[in-house]
Amino acid sequence: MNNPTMTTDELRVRTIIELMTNEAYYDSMYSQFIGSVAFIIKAMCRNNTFSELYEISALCNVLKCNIRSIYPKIDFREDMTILNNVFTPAPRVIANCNIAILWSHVLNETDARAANNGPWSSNHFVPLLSSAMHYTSEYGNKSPTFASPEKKTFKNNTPTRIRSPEFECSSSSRRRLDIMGMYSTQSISSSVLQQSQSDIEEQRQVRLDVLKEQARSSRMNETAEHRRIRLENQKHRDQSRRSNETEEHRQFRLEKQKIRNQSNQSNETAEQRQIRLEKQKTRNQSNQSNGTAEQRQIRLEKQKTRDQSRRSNETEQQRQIRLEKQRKRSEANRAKKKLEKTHI
DNA sequence: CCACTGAAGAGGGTCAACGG
DNA sequence: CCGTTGACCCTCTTCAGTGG
Repeated sequence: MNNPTMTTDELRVRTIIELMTNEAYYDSMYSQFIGSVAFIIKAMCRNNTFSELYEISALCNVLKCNIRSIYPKIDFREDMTILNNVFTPAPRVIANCNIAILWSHVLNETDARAANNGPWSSNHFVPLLSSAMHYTSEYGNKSPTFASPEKKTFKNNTPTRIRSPEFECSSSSRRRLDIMGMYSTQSISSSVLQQSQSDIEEQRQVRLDVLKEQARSSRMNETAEHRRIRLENQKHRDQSRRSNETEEHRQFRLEKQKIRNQSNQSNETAEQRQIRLEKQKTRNQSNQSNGTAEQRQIRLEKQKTRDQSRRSNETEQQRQIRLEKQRKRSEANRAKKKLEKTHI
């Protein structure tokens, strides 16, 4: 632990090795909260990932210390209990020091709530230092005195990379992720601003991958009742969003959907296309044959109205084209019938 | 965010009826 | 007999809803 030459990169590599070495142990500890450790390990190998339960727990072993995690009881949910916890090294390792971290936010509570559409949630953690503790300043060997516990977000002049807790049942998880993305590029660290655009994009992708895996894992473990509630909530959110969207947004959404459909269809093989159309045909036929006589009547009525409207709205040119086609078809039909008659 | 599904509409084709 | 009309069928596209 007391090794000032250890860089953040080295810590990260050691943590990854620790997670890989004792994968089964960490999986059994936290997979029910945030998904499989295997996925987290892969994500950690990429630059700019954030720390969370697995990383903090593994860090205990790497540093041989206890990490006391404190999560403020603001908008506290039951699933956050795990974050108000003392993480200890795996049984075979004896801790020789203690670290305390506080989950926090870079903005004051009012602004954080405003940015998060109401609920408060942390977007990073900071180490807590005792007021009695003497340490070596980064700027010299003086021992400053503090009147109260201090927080320290930067170590060795580099930002401490962390991942905010994200749980599937959080109604605002997506929003929080977006907010985090914003701070990654705006407030948390000025050094992030200096990173290339591709680094930021990669970081965003890592977060999305982690979130996806967590959501997948959480879905696999949820009860039927949880599933029902989740889908119900999502349905309401979607309906509300659509009913509130502007016409411009609606058009944009539909355009995107159309492009996606067209792209999917242009990429499908002849066989896939055949299967898709066959399915659609079956659905149509099934709908029509399963309907009651009344439903059929309504359907035909609607169709009739559409046809009438179509004809009454067509231009003279369109009408002439239609009649010309019809004439040719009639001729062909009659010729065919004549031929059949002579054969009989 | 994306893929998939069901429902409805658009538009081309078929067929029977009708009138010149 | 031929052209036209209207009802209906069939296929494909579009859109809203749903689930992963």
